[in-house]
Parts: sequence; C-alpha cells; structure tokens
Amino acid sequence: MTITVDPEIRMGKRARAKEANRRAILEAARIVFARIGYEATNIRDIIRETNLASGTFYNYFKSKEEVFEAIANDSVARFRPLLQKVREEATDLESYLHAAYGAYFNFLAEENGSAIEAGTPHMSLIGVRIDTPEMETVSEEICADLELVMDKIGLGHLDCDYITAAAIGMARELGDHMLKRRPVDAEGATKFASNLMLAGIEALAKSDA
Amino acid sequence: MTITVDPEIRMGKRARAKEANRRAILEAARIVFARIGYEATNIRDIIRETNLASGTFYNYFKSKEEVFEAIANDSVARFRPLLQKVREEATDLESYLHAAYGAYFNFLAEENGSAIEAGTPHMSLIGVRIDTPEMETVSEEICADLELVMDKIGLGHLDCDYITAAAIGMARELGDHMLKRRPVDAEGATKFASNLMLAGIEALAKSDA
Amino acid sequence: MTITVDPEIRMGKRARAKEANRRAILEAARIVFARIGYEATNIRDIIRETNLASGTFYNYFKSKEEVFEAIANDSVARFRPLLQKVREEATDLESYLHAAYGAYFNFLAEENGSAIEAGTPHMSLIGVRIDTPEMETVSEEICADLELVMDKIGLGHLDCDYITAAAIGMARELGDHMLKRRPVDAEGATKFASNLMLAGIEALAKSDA
Amino acid sequence: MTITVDPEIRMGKRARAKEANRRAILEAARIVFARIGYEATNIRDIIRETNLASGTFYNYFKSKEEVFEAIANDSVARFRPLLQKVREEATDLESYLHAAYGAYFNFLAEENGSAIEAGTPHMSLIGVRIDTPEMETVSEEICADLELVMDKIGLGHLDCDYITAAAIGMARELGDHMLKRRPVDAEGATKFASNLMLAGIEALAKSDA
DNA sequence: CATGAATGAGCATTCATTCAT
DNA sequence: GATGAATGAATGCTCATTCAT
Repeated sequence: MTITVDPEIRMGKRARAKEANRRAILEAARIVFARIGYEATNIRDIIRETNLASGTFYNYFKSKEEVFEAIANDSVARFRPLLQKVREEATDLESYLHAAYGAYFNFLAEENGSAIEAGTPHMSLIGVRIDTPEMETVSEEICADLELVMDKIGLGHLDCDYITAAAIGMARELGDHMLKRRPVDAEGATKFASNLMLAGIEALAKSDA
Repeated sequence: MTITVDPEIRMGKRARAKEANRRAILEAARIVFARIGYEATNIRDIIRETNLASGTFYNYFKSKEEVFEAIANDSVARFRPLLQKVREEATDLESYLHAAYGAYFNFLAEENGSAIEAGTPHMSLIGVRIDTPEMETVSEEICADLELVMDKIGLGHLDCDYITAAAIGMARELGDHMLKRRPVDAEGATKFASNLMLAGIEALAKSDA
Repeated sequence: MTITVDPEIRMGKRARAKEANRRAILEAARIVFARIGYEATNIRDIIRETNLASGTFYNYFKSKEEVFEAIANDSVARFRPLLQKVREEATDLESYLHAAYGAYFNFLAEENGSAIEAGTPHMSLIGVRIDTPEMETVSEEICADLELVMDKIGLGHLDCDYITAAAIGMARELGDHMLKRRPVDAEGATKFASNLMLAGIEALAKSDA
Repeated sequence: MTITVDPEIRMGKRARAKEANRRAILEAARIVFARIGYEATNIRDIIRETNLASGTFYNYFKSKEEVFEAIANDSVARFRPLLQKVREEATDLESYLHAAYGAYFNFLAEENGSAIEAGTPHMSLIGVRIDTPEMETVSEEICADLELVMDKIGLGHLDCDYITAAAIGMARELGDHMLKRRPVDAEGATKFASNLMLAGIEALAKSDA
C-alpha cells in the first residue's frame, strides 16, 4: 500500500527550492527592515542577507514594496485566525475586548521575540505600522465585531468607526511600550487596555443617552 | 517724526532673503511630502517647488531628513505653547483631558487645513508620526501633567506611562479618522476622546484598588 | 585525441570578460592620465575612453586613486623582476650600477614608447612620480643591494640611505630628460648615470676615511 | 620740511590692506597645501583659512593654480639671489658645487622649518616639485653656471644638460631625506652631495676622454 | 574693495533592472 | 530557474564663480 499525498501538498524538488527561496527572501527582508528600517533598506541589502543572486530576487518579487506587503499580509494572515477565534468565543463586550487585546499583545510579543533578544532597533514592524488594504480589512472586521457585540447590549448607536480607531490606536501605542519593558508583559497590557476601553465605551453610551 | 525700529529686529535685505529662502524650502518640503510622501520625495523635488537653485538647498539643510526634522520640530514648537496653556488652566482631570484633546484636534485640523482642501493624500504628516526627540519631550510633558492631575484626586498610583501611551495612541488614530470626515469636526473628536479616556482612567483606578 | 586545458587557466566567457574590462579601464586610465594629467582626469573621462557604462567602473575600482595605484603597482610589479635579475647577476658595484640603471632606463623607454610616439605631454607617469608603499619597497631593496655590494669592497660604512636617495633622484631626473631627447638613448643615460654614481660613491668612501 | 617717501613704497591704507590680503591668501594656501596636499585643496579650504570672504579670493587670484604658481615663484624668487651670490663667489667647480648645494639645502631647511615642527605631512612643497617656467629658468641658470665653471677646467665638452639634471635630481631626493632626519643636517647633506657630484663629474670627464 | 549667499554646471556614486551564460 | 556583471538613469552633492549689497 502506498501513501499518497495531495499533489498540491507534495512538491517536487524544484517547487520546494522555489518555496525555500521565497521564504529566504522574506526572512532576509524582515531582518534588514528591523535592522536599518524600511526606507533605508534596498534590494541589494535584502539579497545580500540571503545566499541568492541579485537577479533571483525578481523571480519572486517586483520591488521592495511587494516584499513589504508580503510580510505585512503574512502577519495579518496569521493574526486573522486568532481574531476569528476571539469572535467566535466572545460572549459579551468585556470578554471580546479582553480576548482581542490579549490576542494582539501576545501575537506582538511572539512576533518580535527574536528582535527583542537581538536588541534590534526597528522592532514592531509587525505592529502593522502601515495602512495596507489587508490591515484595513482587519480594521473593518473589528468594527463589525464591535457593532455586533454592542448591539446586543443596546449600544448599537455608538460611533463604531471612532471606537475602533481609538481601540486600535491604543493597541499600537501600548504595544510599542509593552515591547520596551522587561519582562515583556502581554497579560498586563491586555488587562490595562481592555479595562480602559470597556469603561470608556460604557461612558460614551451614557453621555450619548 | 521718525519711526525707529530696533536694529535687532530690522534686517538687511540679505538677512531677510536668507530667512525667506529657508522658509521657502520648508514650505516646499511640506507640500511635496504631502503630495507624494516622505520616502518618494527627493531633494530635487523639493527644490523644484521653490524658485531656488539646487545648490542653495545645501546652504540651509544637509539632507531630506534634516528638513523633515525641522518641519516636525516646528510643529511641536507651535503645539507646545498650547499644551502649556492647557496645563495652566486645567483644574481637574476632566478639564485637562478635554482641553488637551481639544488643543490637539484643533491644531491638527488647522495644520492640515490646506491639505484637506487640496485633497492631498499624505496628509497629517504633522500628526507627528515619527518619534523624534522633540516628540518624546511632549510625551513626557503629558505624562508629568497627568501624574500631577491624577495625584490630586488620589490616582497617583496608576501606570502613568501606559496611560499616556494610550491617550496618545488614541489621539493619533482618531485624528486621522477625524481628518477624513467632512466636515472636519474637532469638537466631536474632542468630546469622544476625553469622555472615553476619562472613564477609562477612572475604571483603572477602581480595578487597581 | 583531445586537447585538455588546465581548468585554472581556462576561463568561462564571463571571467574572461571581467578580466578584459579591468584591463580596459586600466589602459584607458593610462591613456587619459598621459593626455591631460592625473589631476585633471575624472572618472567620466576614463570610462568614456572605454566601451563600458559609467557604473561599471565601480565594479572594479573605488576611485581614481585606486586606479592610479593599480597602474603604479603594476609598473613596479613588472620592474621588480628586472631588478631581481640585476641583483643576482651583479658581481661588483660597477656591474650592479650599470645593470640597474640599464634596467631602469630601458624599462622607462619601453613603458613610454607609445606615449613618445603619440607626443603626449604627461609622459613618464611610470617614472614612478609618487611615493607609494610599493615604490618604497623597491627603494629599500636597492638600498639593501647597495649595502651588500659595498660591504664586499669595504664600503659598508657609507650612508646607504643617502646614496640610494641620490641614485634614485638622478635616475628620475635623468629619465625625464632622456625621454625628451630623440632618439631616446637608454644606453647613453645608463653609462652616464652609472659612471657618475660609481665615481661619486668611491669619492665618498675616500672623504670619509 | 616734509619727509617724502617714494610713492611706490608709501602705501595708503587701502594699498596696505590689499597687500595684506594677498599675503594672507598666499600664507593660507601654503598651510593648506602642506596639510592636505595640492590636489585635495580647493579654494574654499584656502579662503576658510583666512578671515576673508570667498569672493575676495578672486580679487587676487584666478584659480588655485595661480596661487600655487605665486607660491612657487616666490620661493624661486627668494632662492635665485642666493644662487646669484654663489655664482659670483665660486672660483672653481668644487666651490661652486659646495656653495650651490649648501644654498639649496639650507634654503630648504629654513623654508620647511615651521612645517617640520608642525609635523605636517606634505612638506617640501617648496622642494619645487613641479616644473614651472620659473623653475626651468633656474635649471638653465645652473646649467650655464656649470658650463662656465667646467669650461675653465677643460670640461666644456661634457653633457651639461644631463649633469644639471643629475645634480638637481640628487638635490631633490636628498633634500626630502634630509628633511625627514632629526636633527635636520643641511651641512651634512651639502658635503655628501657636493663630494659625490664633484667626483662624478670628474670621472665623466675621464671616461669621455 | 569686501562680503557671502545664490547659482547651476558638473562630478561621483548608487541601484533597480536586464540578460547572456 | 539561478547567476552576477553590465547597464545608465537618477540622485546627491560640490564648488568655482558671480553679483547685489
């Protein structure tokens, strides 16, 4: 009896090498971005960090921007399932906020784990600094989630867009500060943010009424 | 009767021209940064926006970075007195938060007034995106202010650094959203942010106790 | 039967082209230096004299200085074996001086052969105008040679450093004059210099005693 | 009674200032050339070393080259009277050579006195490295002198041009070495060079005969 | 005549991109 | 598909020179 593997999954040597090259470029870019910052980075810097030749870069990406987006999307792609789980399991606003912030801060800490150890200066690239379409989508998902949860408790009239913005802004800035403290304390940041936000939203509800 | 002018203040033609050129470069940079973004901008772009020759740029600034910093510091320098006034006039946490957010959102709206009308895409450069030493100072001032105000009402034990981060993160993100809405409503943003933050801080106090 | 070639010697097209480009740049630099002088020459001038693109220069050299040194070192590298032969074959001071001057003046005449025909003004670049480390080495070799030869005949006490300086100074200046005469007479210059120097050294020996 | 002064000599304030400026530029150039070398020097470097404004440079000199020539000519102009004296006082070849080398090495030591103390790297600029018309004239004078002196003692048939070249080449190279030794010993260099040269010339006479 | 800022041609250098191997 | 040298447009920057003050 032969074990068969889905041809989509089984890869020839070629395909495997291709995938490895792609990943090598992405990883190199991550490292260089973290080391010298996105703007200062050029394609040569990235490719020098790999074992590949400069021309090879163009078999995988068209530009530095494209690499960056791939990295950003990758982060988002890995974060979205976590958010999905939060969505499914949250029962009320409090549990949603706590779970969502928890997911974010833990994700951030893990993503930047190696950078934290290496002491690289441009960390939290993954903090999703830039407004990519993918990030916009996440933002909209959160907005929709909040609307749903708030509707349940009679807060559907609140300005969901602003609340989402406030929540995300807090997450970004707190995330940066969290990463600078030792030990990195995701749980503390989570409690802080979710408490603040929960009370804040409830206060908005009252003031509106 | 002859009007005499303080010779310190009166400038020769030369000195006036120098000052005008410096300002022309700064203004041109502001415009170009807003139009095509900081990274895409090069020095020739900036100088082309003025009537000056390329070499003249280097009589005033060493690099694009230096121009950027000058612009950023300029913004901070104009914002700090507003914050100072807020500090002097605030009587309690609520009034401080309201006045501070009000100062920021109004400042932001005014700074970006022309950009808003022009519909330029890279607005809110002035949103003080980047962590310059000057911005750090403002951050510390706010932190100190908050500590002072919270001390008065028995909230001195709270994590002032995190609170400041949360407040600033919210301000940034909300500011961006505010600028995208028409009409631009600084007062609305101010109420939203200060209400949320006030209740949030009070809640933190309770949960800590 | 197949002719096999040492793989060390056989080069791929790429490697051959690289070597050819390097040589092309060196040769172009030689020509331009001779034509308009070292200082007046800029990198564009050099690259224009080749079929290469401007950027290609930097694949081979970092600066005009580096090209110049490569040329100078190349001259020295080709001259040193000649000096080595002189050293091995000389039996006494007279034969050493004659052979050494002969080697130098003939080398100079050959090096500048094409420049002489072309009537280029900045000839005798190769006269080793500038004090490079390589040239210093040659100077020291000559000093050591002279010491050895003079020791044999009881002149070991003479100031070898000064004698070497005198010998080299004469060689340089005489070389320039030799190149300006037609026909270029290396043999005449050789006799002149070696006779003068030989008698001079002997006289120093007596005056010292 | 009024003391009248030759108007050529008496100068108005203006004229004196002009002369002072000219000298300031020359002195500054000397210093900068000595410090970073002729090629690396630019006009800004020179003018920065003075208290003058950049535009003022052009009231006195057209280019760096012109300054250099002025310096070189100045050196030559101060050296020629010394040579003239040597010419007038020399009675035979030996005394001429000794006096001429003495004049040169002492002149060199004095010229570079301050550079020697300052330890500046590009000393002996004044060693008259470059073939200016003025230097050519000196060379011809020496050649004529030698011819005259040698004629007297029946050596008129020797190749005076080559002898001059040899003598000058020796002087240059020995001068450089002399300046590097401590203490700087002009007398020693003079004896060395004149002894060597004298014997050398006499030997050439014999070999020619 | 001194000043020193403006000028802009000109040079060095980088770097994304191509393409023969 | 990988290679890496060649390309040359693009950019940063310098600096001799001018000229209004």
